[in-house]
Amino acid sequence: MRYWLLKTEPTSYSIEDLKRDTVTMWDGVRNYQARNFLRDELKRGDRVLFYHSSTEPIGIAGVAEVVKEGYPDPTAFDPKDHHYDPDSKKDNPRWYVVDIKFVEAFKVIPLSVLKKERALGRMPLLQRGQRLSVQPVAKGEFEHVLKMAKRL
DNA sequence: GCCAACGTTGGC
DNA sequence: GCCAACGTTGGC
Repeated sequence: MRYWLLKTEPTSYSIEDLKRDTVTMWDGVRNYQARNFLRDELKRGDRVLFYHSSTEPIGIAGVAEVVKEGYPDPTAFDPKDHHYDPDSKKDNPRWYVVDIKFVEAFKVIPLSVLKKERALGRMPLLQRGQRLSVQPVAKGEFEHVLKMAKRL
């Protein structure tokens, strides 16, 4: 089993939305590196840290689980969709999604607190200039974050 | 709202 | 293939 971090702006889709929906299709990713992770690397049963960006408080808001592995992003085929991409063809899709399931929500662990944790110093999330919306997380980092969630 | 960092596009 | 211009992300 592997571990990941997914970023979202909660005004667009939050951990509370996921709790309500139970399962959601993680669509709209339009970055090739993130796409490669979604298409090739996220596997059923993998655990996901759910990160809220551009909000208050910024930070990790909960955990989800991959329940369906990469498949073509249908929003790329829909001319009316904000994420429409005319260059993504049904016989040669450019963009991919996975389905994730709600596991738990906790009091947001603020980015400022995450930054102070030496054990998390190598997380991509905390590296300068890191913008990738789908990131790998090491097992030890994932477990450390869960411990922090229990302490808060 | 600013702006640093990064990704993408397109002219050459 | 280079790289300037442009667009986006996302913390502050």
